[in-house]
Amino acid sequence: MEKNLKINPPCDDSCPVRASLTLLGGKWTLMILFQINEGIMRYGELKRAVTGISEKMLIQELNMLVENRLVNKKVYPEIPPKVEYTLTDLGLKTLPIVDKLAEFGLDNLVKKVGLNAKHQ
Amino acid sequence: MEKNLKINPPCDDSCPVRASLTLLGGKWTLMILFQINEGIMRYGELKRAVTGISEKMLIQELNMLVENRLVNKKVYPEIPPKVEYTLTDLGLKTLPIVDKLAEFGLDNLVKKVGLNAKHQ
DNA sequence: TTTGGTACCTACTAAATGGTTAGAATTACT
DNA sequence: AGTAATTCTAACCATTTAGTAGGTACCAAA
Repeated sequence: MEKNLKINPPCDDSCPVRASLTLLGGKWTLMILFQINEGIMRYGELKRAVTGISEKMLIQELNMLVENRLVNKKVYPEIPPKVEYTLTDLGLKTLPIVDKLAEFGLDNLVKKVGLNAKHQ
Repeated sequence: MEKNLKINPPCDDSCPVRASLTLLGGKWTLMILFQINEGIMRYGELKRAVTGISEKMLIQELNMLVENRLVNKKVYPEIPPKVEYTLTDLGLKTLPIVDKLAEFGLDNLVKKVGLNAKHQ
């Protein structure tokens, strides 16, 4: 006798949530994608934007994201070096996830100032 | 001269994405919420549903989720013990995130069988 | 010649996370 | 009496993940 309104199949290797989390579940991954967003970001800009990340983690994540075709990397053969990162089509498809994450945080976690928002 | 189409403020402590990730970013957290979903799940059911999780991680996460008011815990004073977990109102608000995660995984990561899905 | 700026890499260390094993509690069933 | 069932705890260990510190490369400007 099931009382479940919505029963999901077990979360094994073929579980789409697990698959996404394997790719995107790192501490910094979604925050980096969020910062690049629909724009063009240089390495140095990202370092400043993602407060608190170490250089090692940033390039490590960036390399991983490029490898997994979520991020495009454009290198200008200049001195000093200039590298631009943008989201690929696949990377852009992660933005709805990030948006929901931002929405949830905004509505429930981050203290809002003023803006008498009557719990809507 | 900015070429960014969409510029986000830096991701510091007040970044809603970061706040959400701090709460939900664990290896198992979102998968557990996904499995409970809109239903009622017992501890043992969850253990079977979230394939590969250890008992320790499961109760540890469950305790953390109860503490953070994402999950309700109903204990029946029976022997053998019976405990039911459901999402709170706040917990239910995480489902859109999980849905997007599932959607992304389904569309891009998990191999689909049959269903000649012409890249739509 | 030294310093600065940009984008990395590598080796080492530290911290966070996760896994294993054992056990407690209590009742029913054998 | 012994075993099973269910939920949960605690101690200990292994692995994974992240942070630190240092270095490379190249050219420009001081």
